[in-house]
Amino acid sequence: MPTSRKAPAATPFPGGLNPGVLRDNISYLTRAVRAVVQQNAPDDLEEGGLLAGQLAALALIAANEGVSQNDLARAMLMKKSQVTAVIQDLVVRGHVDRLASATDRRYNALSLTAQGTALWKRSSERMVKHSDAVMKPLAAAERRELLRLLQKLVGSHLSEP
Amino acid sequence: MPTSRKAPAATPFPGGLNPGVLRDNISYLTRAVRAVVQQNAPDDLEEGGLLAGQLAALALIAANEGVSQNDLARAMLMKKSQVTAVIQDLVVRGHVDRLASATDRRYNALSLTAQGTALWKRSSERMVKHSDAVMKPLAAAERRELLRLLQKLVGSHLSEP
DNA sequence: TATTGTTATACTCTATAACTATA
DNA sequence: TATAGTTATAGAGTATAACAATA
Repeated sequence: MPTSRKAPAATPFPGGLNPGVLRDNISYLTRAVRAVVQQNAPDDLEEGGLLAGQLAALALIAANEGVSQNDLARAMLMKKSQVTAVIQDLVVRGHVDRLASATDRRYNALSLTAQGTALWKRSSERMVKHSDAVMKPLAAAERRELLRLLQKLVGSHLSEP
Repeated sequence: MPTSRKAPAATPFPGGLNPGVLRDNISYLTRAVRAVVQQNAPDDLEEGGLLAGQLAALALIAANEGVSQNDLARAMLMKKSQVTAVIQDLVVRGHVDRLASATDRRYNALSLTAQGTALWKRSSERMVKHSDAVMKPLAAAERRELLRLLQKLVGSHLSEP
C-alpha cells in the first residue's frame, strides 16, 4: 500500500498530544493564535503603558479623522463602555482629542493630537513588524490567503448579524 | 481609466471605517474572530457552568488518556497555574480523575470519569456545531484552508520557540 | 422614544512568582 | 538541582445594566 495516499495530515500538535476534535475547531485555533501573538509581542509594542486595544484605537482614529466612539466600537468589536475607557485614557495622556460634534452633540468626534500623531507614527511601525514576525512561518501566498480568509469571516458575521 | 484594474480589495470593514494598517494585522484580525466566536456561542455550549478552557481540557483528556497537566498546558497554550485551576474544578465536579503517576509521582495522570465521558459526549457535539456555525460564511475549500493555515502557524511557533 | 456616551460592577482570562513535593 | 504541580495575587479583557445628555 503506497504511503502517499491521503496521508493523515500529520499536523504536529503542541506537546505531542492527539488533538482530537480540537484540530479543526476554530475556537481553539484562534485562541491558540492569540496566545502566539501575545508571546511574540515585543516589550515595547505598547509605548508608555498603552493597552492593547488602545493601539488599535489609534490606528482607526488615524485613518478616520472625526470618527465616533460608536463606530469605533463596531470596528473593534468592543462594547461602547470598553471604548469609553480606552478613549478616556488616550485623552488623559494627550494623544486624542474628543470633541462633541457640532451637528449632533450626542456624538464625540475623535482625532489625534500632534503628540498622538507622533506616537502613532512610531507605534504603527512596531505594529506592522509584530504582525509580520508572527506571520513569518507562512509563505507569502499563505500569509495573504490567511489574512483574506480572516477578513472574510469577520466581515461576513458583521454584515449579517 | 478602466475601473477593473487592480480594484483596491474593497474589504467591507465593520462600521464602514477605513481599516488602515489594521486590515492586514494578525493581532487585530484574530481578536476580531475571537469576538465573533464568542458572540456565536450558544448559551448551552458549556453545560453546567463549565468555563471555556474546561471544554478544551475535556477534549484533550478524552483523546489522551493519562495525559499530564504539563503536556495539557503546552497543548492549550496556557500557564500551568491556569491548568491547575481548570482541572481542579473538573475534578471537584466529578468529570476528571487526577492520579499521581505510579512511575514518577510528580506527574498527575488525568482521565475522564464515567460522568465526564458522558458530559464530553454531549459537549463535543455542541462544540463541533459551534465551530461549523462560525465557519459557515466560508466555502468548504476556504474552511479547510483557514484551518490548515492556523494549524501551521501555531505549530510553527511552538516547534521553534 | 431612541441613541451616544458614561459609570459601576462583576466575572473571566492571563501572567508572575513563591511555594511544595518529588526526582 | 531540576521538574510537576499548587497557591496567591494582580492586571487585563469582557459583559451587563443603569444612567445622563441629546435628538
